[in-house]
Amino acid sequence: MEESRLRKLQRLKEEGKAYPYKFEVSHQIGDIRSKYEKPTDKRQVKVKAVVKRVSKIEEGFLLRIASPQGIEMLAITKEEIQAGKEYLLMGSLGRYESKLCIFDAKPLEEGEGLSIESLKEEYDLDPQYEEISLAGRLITLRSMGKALFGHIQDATGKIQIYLREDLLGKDVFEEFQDLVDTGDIIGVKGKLFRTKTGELTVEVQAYSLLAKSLHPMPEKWHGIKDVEVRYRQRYLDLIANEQARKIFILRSKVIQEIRNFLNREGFLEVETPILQPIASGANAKPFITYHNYLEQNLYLRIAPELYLKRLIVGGFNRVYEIGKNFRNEGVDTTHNPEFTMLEFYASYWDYEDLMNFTERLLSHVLISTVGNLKINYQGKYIDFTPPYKRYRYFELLEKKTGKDKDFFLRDVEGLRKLAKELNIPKADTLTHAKLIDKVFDVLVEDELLGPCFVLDFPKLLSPLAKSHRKDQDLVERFELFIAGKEIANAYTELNDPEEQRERFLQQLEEKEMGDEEAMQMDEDFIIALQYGMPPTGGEGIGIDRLVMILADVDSIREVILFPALRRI
RNA sequence: GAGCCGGUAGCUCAGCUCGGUAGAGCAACGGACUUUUAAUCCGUGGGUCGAGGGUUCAAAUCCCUCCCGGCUCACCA
Repeated sequence: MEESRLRKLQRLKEEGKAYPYKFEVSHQIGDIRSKYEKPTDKRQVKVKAVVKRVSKIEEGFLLRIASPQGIEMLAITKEEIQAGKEYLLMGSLGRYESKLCIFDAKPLEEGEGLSIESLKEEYDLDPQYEEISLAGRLITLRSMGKALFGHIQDATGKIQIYLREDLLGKDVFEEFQDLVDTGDIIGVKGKLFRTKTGELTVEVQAYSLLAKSLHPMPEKWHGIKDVEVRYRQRYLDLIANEQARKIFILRSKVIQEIRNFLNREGFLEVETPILQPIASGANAKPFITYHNYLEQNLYLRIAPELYLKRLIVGGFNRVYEIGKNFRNEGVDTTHNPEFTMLEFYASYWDYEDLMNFTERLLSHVLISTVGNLKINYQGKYIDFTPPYKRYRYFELLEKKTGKDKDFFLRDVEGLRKLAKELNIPKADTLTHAKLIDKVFDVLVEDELLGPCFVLDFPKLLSPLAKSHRKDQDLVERFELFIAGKEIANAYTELNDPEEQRERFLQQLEEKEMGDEEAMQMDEDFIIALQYGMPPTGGEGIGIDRLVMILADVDSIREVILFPALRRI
């Protein structure tokens, strides 16, 4: 903690102003911005202006450009441009940190350009001294003697504030200078205007210090880069890094739009147990806990699947659940021990219906969040326009190895030899099912770039999926791959209780042969099936990974607010 | 679990190769400045160099052990 700030807090406490209870806010900052700043729709423009200042940013060079009258806007160029000279710049109009900005600006040799004034008039409206009251964290402060500028920020944006001694009175103005630091949360009341450079600004008539920050803020230019601090003290990341704020707002929108879509399609949102007496429904190691009153072990769910299917038996024809699953396994860029899944089930559907539905669902989510079906992910172009490519599991393997389905399903020793040639670790001891899975992993997965469905998996790998109607070696199951990552897993559900029992028994054999993740038997679920489950299609979508793709980040920790870290 | 990389001021980083009084910018503190915006100008203070041990006259720097994180692999949907 910082000495000088503690002293200021002490003074505030003595005056009874330290931690007020409430402040009336008339708007969120973003509301004000969208009210007076029109969308630019990427309009192509040519603008003639003097370049006043050039700074290096990640995207290239940020230019502050001004008209002869001193009205300013921004431009971003790839090539560095000399400050102090007049240029005619061409590019697409947008907003950078809510200021008008010419993106991809290129200097032209000659021609006529628009004036900054005319653009400002069109897109940045005059707020005409509207009276407002805003609150937020003070993130910058520039003292000019008898006047003072700063920016306050909330989750929706930031806005400039302007304090003048002659408006506030000497006492109030000096008190502000004495007691307020960057990082503090303040409320301001005043009138909206534009400064002579054209920036939307609150002329402050009264202020309140709402909470003091006893620690100095991270540096304003670089933000917080240390990933360990960003994950452990996520609030600092959210204060300092706009990119982080954007990702979590996007995540929230994605989940909301998934709900909107499913609700509209007649699905019922439900909640099923997270504490389960048997952890089943997926192949994974569970977390174990103990319930004192029931005097028994419980498991944190590895999947909600078997409960959701019980609801199908109960007659809820379309159900979904969005929630955490827990798997006691490794942590890396695509795995967190607790992660968010969407699972949904629809009676009378099969996996063909699910594929079509998945395409519609993702189209809706993309259009309503990022606004486009074509995106860039880590430098790769990905087009979500349906229909997605569909590949058969064994066709992909045959293309890679020249060996057909019979080889993989009947010639275990031959397969083991192939696995060794591929340098798959522990190839000597892996079970048949694991061998197939690994070989597919190594040979095929990374190359599945575009959104594509891999379908018709071997039955060995899919104890809850219904046998394929044309081939008893296979099941009617698909996985959706995007950018080499598995995003969704779905199948026509197995609804024959006898066959389900056999599949569970087979899993127990796998477990005895050393597969720790093989599925547990759930007798109660089989009883449910005995009452009759209609033909049903069911699917799980990994929300974290989907958000990774849409946010264009390469680590799952970037889309989980508080990722799992070792305690220090 | 293995390999590689990193941890230095509140933040972003330099210094480590080749041991010799721990640096810059921002932030802070004092001062000037009533339209600034990475404000500017003058001045000041600020460090368990991740922790512990070793080598040495002397260690941020060389060696060892450990902690935390990142990436790759292994494991895993």
